[in-house]
This record gives sequence, C-alpha cells and structure tokens, in this order.
Amino acid sequence: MAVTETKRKPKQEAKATRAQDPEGTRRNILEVASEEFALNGLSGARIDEIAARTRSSKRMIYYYFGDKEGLYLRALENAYREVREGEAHLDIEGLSPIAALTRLVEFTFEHHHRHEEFIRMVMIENIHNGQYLEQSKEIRELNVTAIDHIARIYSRGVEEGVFRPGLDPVELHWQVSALCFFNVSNRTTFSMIFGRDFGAPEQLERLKRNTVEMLLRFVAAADAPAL
Amino acid sequence: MAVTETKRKPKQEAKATRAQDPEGTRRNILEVASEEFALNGLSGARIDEIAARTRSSKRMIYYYFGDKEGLYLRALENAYREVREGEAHLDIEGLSPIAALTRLVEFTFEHHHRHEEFIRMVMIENIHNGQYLEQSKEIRELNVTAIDHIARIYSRGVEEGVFRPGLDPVELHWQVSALCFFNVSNRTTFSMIFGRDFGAPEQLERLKRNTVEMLLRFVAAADAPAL
DNA sequence: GGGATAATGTACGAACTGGTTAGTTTAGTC
DNA sequence: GACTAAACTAACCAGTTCGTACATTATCCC
Repeated sequence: MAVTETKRKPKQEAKATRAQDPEGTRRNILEVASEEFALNGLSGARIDEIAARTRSSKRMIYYYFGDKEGLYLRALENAYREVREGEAHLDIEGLSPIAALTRLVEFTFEHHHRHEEFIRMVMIENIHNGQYLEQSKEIRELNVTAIDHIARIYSRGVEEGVFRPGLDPVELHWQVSALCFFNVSNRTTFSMIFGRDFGAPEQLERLKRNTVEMLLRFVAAADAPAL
Repeated sequence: MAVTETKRKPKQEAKATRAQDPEGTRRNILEVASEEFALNGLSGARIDEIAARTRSSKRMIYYYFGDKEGLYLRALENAYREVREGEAHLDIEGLSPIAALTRLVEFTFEHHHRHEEFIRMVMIENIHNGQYLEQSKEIRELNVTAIDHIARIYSRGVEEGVFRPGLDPVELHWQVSALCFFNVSNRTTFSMIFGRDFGAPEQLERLKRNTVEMLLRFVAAADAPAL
C-alpha cells in the first residue's frame, strides 16, 4: 500500500482507483442487463450470463437489485428514461404547423428506429401485460413530452385554419406511435412474410415519407391544398 | 370386455371409446401449448405446466412434437393458419373501391382484435428475430390473401379515378397492419402511460374510424371530394 | 489508527425444468 | 386368439438457474 494519494476522493473526480466503485458497478450491471433482457426477455435472460458479461459478479447483482425481477424493473425504467430524454431534444419552435408536424413525425420515426432496444423492452413488457411498468412509479412520473408537442402543434394548426378541428391529440399520438413502432417491432416477420427487406434504407425512407403524408392528410383542413 | 360393438370404427365417427385418440391428443396438446406460449413466451412457458393442463401427459408432448422448440413451432404455425383461414371470409366483391377499402380496414381492425393470441405470438416471434418462422415452410406457403385483396381494391380505385396512382399495395398493407396490430400489441402499456383505456368499446370504435379515414385520405385522388 | 459500514469474492445448494428410460395398454390384423 | 405397431403412463435423471451463506477487503469518519 505505497500509494495513498491516488486513493483519495474517488467520488466525483477522475476515478484513479477503480478498486471500489459502487456507482460504476451499478451502472455497468444495468447496461449489461438491459441488453440481455431486451435480447431475451425476462424469462429468457440468464442471471449468470449477465453476471459473466459484467465487470462485476453475480453477487453484486443481488446486492444492488435484490432479485431478477428487480433487475428487470430497473432495466425497463432505464429504457424508458433514455428514450424520454432523447425526445426532449426535438426543436420545433418557430415552425409552421405543417412543418412542425412533419418534423415531429420524422423525428419519431427515426427515434424509434434508433432505439430498437427500447422497442423490444416495450414489446416484452406488453407480453407481461405491463405488470412491471405498473410497479414503476418512476416511469409513470416521466411525463410524455411527445403529447405536449403534438397537442401544441395541432391546436396551432387548427387556429391557423390548416388543420381540421375535432381531433384528439392523444389519438394522433397513438397513430404516429403505431406507424413508427410497428416499423421496428415487426420488421423481421413482416420482411420474411412479404419477402422484402423493410429495414433497407430506401425502404425506410419511403415508409417514413408515407407516415408523414398519412398524418398530414389526416389532419388537413377540408379546404387545404392537396399535398 | 362385454361390449364389442361400441369399439368398432373409432376413426371417423363419433368416438365412443376415447381410450386411444391420437389426433385428439395431438390437437389437445397443441391447443394448450398455443395458449401457454402466447401467454408466457417460448422460454416462459413450462412443458410441465402445458402437460398438466392437457388431457394427456408430458411424455406425449415429446412423442408428438419432439422437443419444446418443435412444439413452439407447431403452435406458431397453428396461430398463423387460424388467422389466415379467418381472413378468407372477407367478402368485398361488388363493392366500390372506397367501400371495399373501408370494409377491408374495418375487417382487419376487428380481426386483429379478435385474435390477440396470434398478435402475441407474432410479437414473441419478433423478439426471437423470426428464427422459428424462418424454419416453417408451412407458414411461408400460407399465401397472404390480404395483399391480393388490397392490391385488387387499389388498382380498381386507380382505374376509376378515385385513388391516386403510384402507391405500393404492400406498403398500404403495411400501414393497415401497423395501425391494427399496434392497437392490440401495445394496448396495455399505452393505456397505462396515458391513463386511458384503449380497449374500451367506444375508444376502439373511434380508433377504427380513424384508421379507416386515415387510409381513405391517404389513397384519395387529388380531386376526390373531402370525407 | 481503529472501528463501523459499505462493497465485493467464492463456493455452494435447493428447486426447477427439459428430456428420457423402461415398460404397459390398446387397436387392428391374420 | 396370438401378434404387432401405435398410443400411452409413470418414474426418473441430469443439467441448469436463481438465489444465499460466509468470508474478506475497501472506505469513511473520528
């Protein structure tokens, strides 16, 4: 134990001594677990496999997360948190309602595409009838900015007379989500059944354009010019 | 062994003697397995549990289906077969393109709704990256009538000038599928996050109407009357 | 530097779970 | 009515998998 200085203050600063690093260990476990659960589901994932891929050990998983379900719950929360944080970066202020909606849909489409792991976790959670989501206060409190965005855009569009009135923002969001989610969630089987690669870049572009157009046409006021 | 007549010809006719009934046993196992897999996934389902719910035994599962994956594969095929057979009952001959498309979308929406088990199996299979679907020659050969229907409707619509040209029937089908599939697959989490019951009858009606309208507006020719 | 507490490593065990072995019963055939 | 193949049963096995007991080391605070 000749070195004494490097061991001081391992909290916030550059962690010279890596020997004991609770926060890092926790995060490392959660990252690995997130991947494994997204890949294999709750029952499919193996604690031993997760432990092996960790820089830590199985003992630490139980130390920090209690049991397998506790770990899964954290992984689920983690997935939601990451995606929600990403959503916040959308900037649509100053755009016209049509441009803003276009941007929002394009963003959502790409955002889903970028976060396949999240999509898989949501699928898995739906298979479990949302029984873990139900337990998570944290996820319920992560307010969904997407709704605010689309609600604002929509009401501005109605005011300006370019969107027709009487629609429900939550239902609009539902439609956008459906089209964007499906693109990732069912890509594999859909591609197989129809013998076409729905993950190919040009195909994705087409689907994205279709999705935007679909939404614009759906909300368009009766006297709006054709697209 | 006093009775001799009732034992004759147990093949096609009313099976008086249930003692040995290969076809029935097989079907019974498959039914139970389908439910269990749809409910718990491949890794989540338990062979012992399936066996227990069966009128038969675990040994019979292995006798008829080889192993767990074999059983899952049959259950998957079973799900696809049932749903495809149901699709065939759609009758849209004689309807105008718009009426036919309306009917098709409504039917698809309801059909998905009625076959939650199938939806769940497709989700599960996507989680597995379609590795079992890939193995199934039977599913690949079940041709998808939905595409034929929508392709026919669409081309008639274009001919009659009520639909705009240049669209891809497979992509149209993709859009219909996305909207209808999502309604079942993500109902639970979506309802939880947005605090509204998306399975409620009136809500379903609204979503169905929206979906129809979305498609009609998407394919509508430029000079078509507003909806 | 000593004592308390948090963090970590090692080894193990009990229950579960997919799969099998060995043998029995039934249905139909000659 | 003896024989054979298919259908079926019960008990069992071996590998896996979640979880834990126990011991040890690092860090913090005074």
